[in-house]
Amino acid sequence: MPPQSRSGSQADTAATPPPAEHGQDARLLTEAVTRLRRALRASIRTDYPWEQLPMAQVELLQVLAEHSPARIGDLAARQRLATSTVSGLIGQMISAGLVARAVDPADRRASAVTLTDAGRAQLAAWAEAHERRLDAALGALDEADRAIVRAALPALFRLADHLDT
Amino acid sequence: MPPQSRSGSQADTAATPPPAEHGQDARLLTEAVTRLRRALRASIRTDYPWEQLPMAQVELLQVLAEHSPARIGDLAARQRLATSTVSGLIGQMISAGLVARAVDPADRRASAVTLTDAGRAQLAAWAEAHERRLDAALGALDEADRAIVRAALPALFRLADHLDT
DNA sequence: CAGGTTACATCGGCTACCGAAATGTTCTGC
DNA sequence: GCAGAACATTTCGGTAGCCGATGTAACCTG
Repeated sequence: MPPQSRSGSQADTAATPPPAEHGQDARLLTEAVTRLRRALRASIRTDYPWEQLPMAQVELLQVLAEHSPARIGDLAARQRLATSTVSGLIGQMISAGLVARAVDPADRRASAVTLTDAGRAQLAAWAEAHERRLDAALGALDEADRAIVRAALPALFRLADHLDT
Repeated sequence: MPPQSRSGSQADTAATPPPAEHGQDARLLTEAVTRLRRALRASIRTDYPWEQLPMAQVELLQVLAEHSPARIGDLAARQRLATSTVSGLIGQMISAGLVARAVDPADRRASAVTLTDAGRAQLAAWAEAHERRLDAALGALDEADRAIVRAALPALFRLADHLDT
């Protein structure tokens, strides 16, 4: 059993659109997501080893880069995570100096999380390495594949929305 | 900050194809994969709660359903996992009675892993629930989205291949 | 048959999550 | 104006998902 990729030949992209066994889609989609997640994590580990930043933290930094200050609950809702999860992540990020937590003066139960300069810098460095890596992989695809991946992104988001409805 | 989905309106599917900031693709793709993984895991937890089967184990069962007996190393190569990871998973699966391990007579260092009847049954039940769930989500998409997701799968596999090259 | 190379198993360690319970705040209705 | 419901968050304990290093047979090769 070779570690063959299930990507098949290039011709697959256009092949077998009418028959399309329905049940297979579920399997293939799940497999694709799993493979991509693993590949992304692995390539990040090797490409950006000098300052390991867990992906979950990166994603929070990205949100914070655009909406700051933010409350724990808002971050959790946006990322579809439990608030306890986000709370823990933010705790680590504070220890790492990436973000700061202040009390929301309007509601003292809530916290206002903001990026620190270090956080912004780390995020920028990470994003740079990550984009470089992903762009290389995307560039290795042919134009048709690249186009279809790009075009599928909004649909994939909508699919995720339906899944956690 | 509402927990808005980044999927946007339906019109987004066709919108902004020419400008397409290149760097954004990396970010969006990563985000989509993360969201889908979380959504898939969560929906499995809620849809198939009566007999929790970790996804990593399911994937091994699926491979074994098609190539059996298999050696640990082959399974690992195929799934792009470390052999120690697969070894551990198989250990759990043996405890759960899903697979059996025998010594490969041709090479006594190697093991020959096979599905048990229980394993086959569990896999079938799982696949059924999972397909039902995913098909429902896919069915909630409009025809164009569904088509593009399906069409993008081979390209996504190829992208994963390039990533772990 | 000595030494190097496999094929695994085991260990320790980290990320990534979740749910339940505890704590302090705010908001209601009376 | 105050008891109690509703909230925002934290803490805790637990599971899943991975990897690398190390140890141990079993193989292979000169």
